[in-house]
Amino acid sequence: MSRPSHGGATDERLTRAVHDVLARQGLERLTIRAVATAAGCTTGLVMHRFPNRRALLLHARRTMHENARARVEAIEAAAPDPRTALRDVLRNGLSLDEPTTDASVVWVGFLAASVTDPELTAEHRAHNASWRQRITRLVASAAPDWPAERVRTVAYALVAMVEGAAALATADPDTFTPAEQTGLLDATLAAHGLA
Amino acid sequence: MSRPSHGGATDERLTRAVHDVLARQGLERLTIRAVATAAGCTTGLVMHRFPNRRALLLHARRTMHENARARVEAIEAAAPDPRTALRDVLRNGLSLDEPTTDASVVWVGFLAASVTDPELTAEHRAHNASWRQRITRLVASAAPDWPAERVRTVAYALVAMVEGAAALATADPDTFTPAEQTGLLDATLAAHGLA
DNA sequence: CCACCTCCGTAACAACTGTTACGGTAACAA
DNA sequence: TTGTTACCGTAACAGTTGTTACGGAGGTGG
Repeated sequence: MSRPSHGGATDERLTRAVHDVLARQGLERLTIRAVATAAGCTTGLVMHRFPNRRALLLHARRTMHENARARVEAIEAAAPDPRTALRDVLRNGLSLDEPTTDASVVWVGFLAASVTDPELTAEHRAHNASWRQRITRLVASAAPDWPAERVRTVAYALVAMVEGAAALATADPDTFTPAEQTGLLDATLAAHGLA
Repeated sequence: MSRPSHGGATDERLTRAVHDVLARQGLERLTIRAVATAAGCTTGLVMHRFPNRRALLLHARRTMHENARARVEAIEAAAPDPRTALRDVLRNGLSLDEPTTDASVVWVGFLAASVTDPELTAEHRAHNASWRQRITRLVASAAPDWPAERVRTVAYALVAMVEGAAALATADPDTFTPAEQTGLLDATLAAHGLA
């Protein structure tokens, strides 16, 4: 039987293990044994914590979303003005260093896993909706006199651009270097009049 | 033993089978037996045609790239002017109908599979380089008086935006509808002065 | 000291994986 | 007919997968 309400520290270890395996070995090798090895335990602990593999992945994804949300909120709070907030928050979605690149690889892995798993798809949708809402709000703050429709369109275009750049950077980091990605973001912001 | 030089029709059937399984069942269920079933044959034929699973995936990806290239070239040739060519070619990269949505799901699947397979990564890079080169050339034609650096930056930003929108649409087609995606593309083109 | 209970490692299960070996079938040539 | 050869289905192989069942270690309360 599974006891999902117990040791939060162990759950965190397992979540990080899922993250590590997905980032470094990919979805095809994301097995329960690989996760257990990465967490420094056996499959017994994993299956005692979660009823099955899908539940493990779903929990891991949820936790990653919460962590990402907290990180982004801190970035937004630390920004001196709305435009800086928008740029810094969007920059956090790119693949600029090892943690953010890993996050992008994990993102692609979960997206690929969502094809078969409706719960993972629902989780993706919920997180992305919150993300789009945040960017929309930041764009509105950065351009207070825009009509709502323009705000939304520009926000979604920025979201798509960042997501695409981050994904492309995971497979071709020599082309989409951190400087290149940042340049693309700044060029897009400038083109929309948000520089 | 494998005879890769023989029946091209069979290879095409297998490539389409890989495409179908990847689009509808995802990377996790992309097994040789699933491919054989989708192709209407047995694993014997698959393994006779290709030395192993990786070679099958690599060949399938290569063939898909060639087909995509031919399709895009026809679109470009049919466009009346450079700006229309740019827009139509980019539109082909979005998830607007069933074939293009399937293509995006397959794209994400292969990207996730590239984490473990350097040959798939190299194939992705080569295809994406050619794709970026095409968009760069089209941007240069659409804005002949721009300096090369600006052409390149805008082209890469457009590539990233289209890739991101297509990927997001595969997981949330109700939010990123065809009209929404087209709107994002047009808004981005307009923002860059390419409308 | 002991019963109890939580936690988790061990070992096994059936199903599935990629891959190999073998056999049969159909076409074609002599 | 007979021999040859390309083609491909059948069946099996060893390894891996998710999952289950069991047992023991270690604390806790009486």
